[in-house]
Amino acid sequence: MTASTPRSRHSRTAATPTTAPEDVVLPGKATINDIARLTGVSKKTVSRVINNSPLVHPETREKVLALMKQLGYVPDPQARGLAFRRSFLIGLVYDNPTAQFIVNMQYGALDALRDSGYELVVHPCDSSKDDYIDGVRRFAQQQKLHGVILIPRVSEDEQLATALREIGVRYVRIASIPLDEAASMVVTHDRQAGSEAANYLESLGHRNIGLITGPRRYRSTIERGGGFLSGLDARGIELSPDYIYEGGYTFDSGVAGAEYLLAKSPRPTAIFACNDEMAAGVYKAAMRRGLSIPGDLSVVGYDDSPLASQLWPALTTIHSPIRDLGHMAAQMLLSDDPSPTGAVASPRTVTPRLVVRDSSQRPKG
Amino acid sequence: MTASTPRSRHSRTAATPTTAPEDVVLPGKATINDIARLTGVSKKTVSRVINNSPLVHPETREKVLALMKQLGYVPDPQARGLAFRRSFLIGLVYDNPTAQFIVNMQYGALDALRDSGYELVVHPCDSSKDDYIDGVRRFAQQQKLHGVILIPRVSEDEQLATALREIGVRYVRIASIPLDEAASMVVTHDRQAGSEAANYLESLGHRNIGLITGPRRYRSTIERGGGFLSGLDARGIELSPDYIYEGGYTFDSGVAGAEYLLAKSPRPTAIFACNDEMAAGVYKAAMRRGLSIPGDLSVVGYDDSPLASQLWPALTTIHSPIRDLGHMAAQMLLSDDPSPTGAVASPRTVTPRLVVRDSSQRPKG
DNA sequence: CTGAAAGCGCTTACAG
DNA sequence: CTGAAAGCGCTTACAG
Repeated sequence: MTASTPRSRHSRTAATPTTAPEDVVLPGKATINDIARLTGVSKKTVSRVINNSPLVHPETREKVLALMKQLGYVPDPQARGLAFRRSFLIGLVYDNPTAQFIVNMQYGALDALRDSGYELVVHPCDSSKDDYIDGVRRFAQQQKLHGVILIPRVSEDEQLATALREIGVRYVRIASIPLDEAASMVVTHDRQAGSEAANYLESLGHRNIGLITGPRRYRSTIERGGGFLSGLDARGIELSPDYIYEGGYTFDSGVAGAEYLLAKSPRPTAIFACNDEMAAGVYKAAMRRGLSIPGDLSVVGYDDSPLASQLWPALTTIHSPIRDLGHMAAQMLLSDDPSPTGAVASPRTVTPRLVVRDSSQRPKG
Repeated sequence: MTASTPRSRHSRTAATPTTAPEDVVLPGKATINDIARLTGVSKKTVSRVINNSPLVHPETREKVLALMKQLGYVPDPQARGLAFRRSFLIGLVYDNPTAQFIVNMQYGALDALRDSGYELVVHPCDSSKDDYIDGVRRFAQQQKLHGVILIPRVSEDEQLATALREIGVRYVRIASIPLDEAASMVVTHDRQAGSEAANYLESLGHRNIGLITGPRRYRSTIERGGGFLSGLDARGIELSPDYIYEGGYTFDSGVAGAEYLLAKSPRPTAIFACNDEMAAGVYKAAMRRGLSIPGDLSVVGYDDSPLASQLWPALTTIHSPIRDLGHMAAQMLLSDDPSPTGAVASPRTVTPRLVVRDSSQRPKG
């Protein structure tokens, strides 16, 4: 039945009698040879059309394009890949962020790849094992990837970037500071966002504040936490190191961090957790102690994952446009212009914004 | 500096004089021709070794294998794919389950693909759009996928399965009942698990129970909910339709369902939610009403996602081994034996188990 | 057990 | 603007 649609389309008025008599058989099975033969040009010309070469007469192009459409022809990515010496696959390399983060990133990348002929291949890895770079290298090399998207924490690994550069694989790194040339970076201004959280809590009147950071080896920790601290500092609030807890971006570490902070005297009236998972842990610890949120304790998270609006009360947090980041990264990889034009001196950046919900208010006292 | 590592590796002790003089150049760039030439056999023989053909003299095989290892040769998947007329890619097709579910499924599938030379390509889709089957078909066809893994709800779509069968693409469907021949199915005994939840709550002494199901169009809804109801029934408890709420497997629908059920009189002393997200919604509704869990209300979920242990109190739930399911499905796709041997009459099955945590106890009265 | 020829569906030089 | 030849790195028949 799919045959009828194209058929009706080319029931044109006695024109182009040279085309397909009854060659219109199995859709999706046509090759470049069929297109060339039926259209009366050479393979090479068809190839030029496929690759958008300007060196094709408009009329020729139209004719070829028309037949391709009619036959539902799509060039075989494998054959093209073999000839091109690279594939039409984009790799997504990551090391154990939260499920929501991964999935959003994937959706974002796929948004950009839709109808491009490129597909997304996922490659989780364990950056704590020292042969993980080999693993990524083999992955990229064997699959002859068109490019890879690197997200924190692997995006922060200079050695990985170097290894990829050496084998000539394009990459885009998503990170909270510019670590590479502009053409290979998407930067999230985590520092500025952290500072915004600080301003917000200060403006509510909080003076006694606790901070739960991520692991020290994450760049985002330095940016989010550092931005928060310098934001407070700019408003004349100095946060004692006692009130800073190094978490692990996990729920459990959020619980532990809150247990620690809430046992302090004076007890903080607000806690900024550097991701939502840890903020959820803070909720648990607060509840266990019979503290109400936001009555006794204001909580601010980071990420704005679905979790944030599912907590009760709904979590005030920093919205990180993860999906957009994935979109941008994939798009950069697809753009035909890999040459680092001096024109694009500054890397693409995104600034997360504060979303105020119900977990924060003025302190009681 | 990475150059030094491989260099030291092949500074061999004057051995293997017949092999590569100084042909050992760029690792990963050797081709079947190099192997054939340096080893003194034909391409075809090397090809036989690659494909584990028994028609190779053991000594020849050893010789070839040794050189391949020495040169770090790996056959080009693209070239093999072109000749084989299929790729070494496995597709994962899904329609918007929770992030945790997707990610676990991906990890499971990747567990099975590790070092197999196959890669995982993700393909989310929207089964509510009527052209989604076309999308999946094009995806599978253009990429010449080796096979696809279908997870609920798309796994339950007979039309999708038919479309895939028509274009000759292998698939494995993960679903809660056997919908296809054994070789294409992984079955989760959701019914039995639902029934286990019922037995548990009954044994605690609950008589007044609420049920929040998934959307009717999901097969899992019928199995989980139906299993629960028949489990209660077997123990002499009849659940009035008033106490059944059709949710949407989302957090918000869990809230709505609980609002509905908790307004009933008599108020249920226990609620079974057909996934953890909805159970989390029940928590929110209960808290808003000032009801304590499990004091005033016992809650049982389904999935055992990380969320379950992050809620407070920790959620009693049914553990669904999602990662294992992904593993099994991918493994089935890789197994060389696509022929449905009558021997394997029954499909692979997995039975989720109850995990008792802190959200359930005997009713107060 | 082994190999020479042809082909998978495209593209790259090289000519015109 | 267009094309004939050779090649990308493998495999399938077909012989032996």
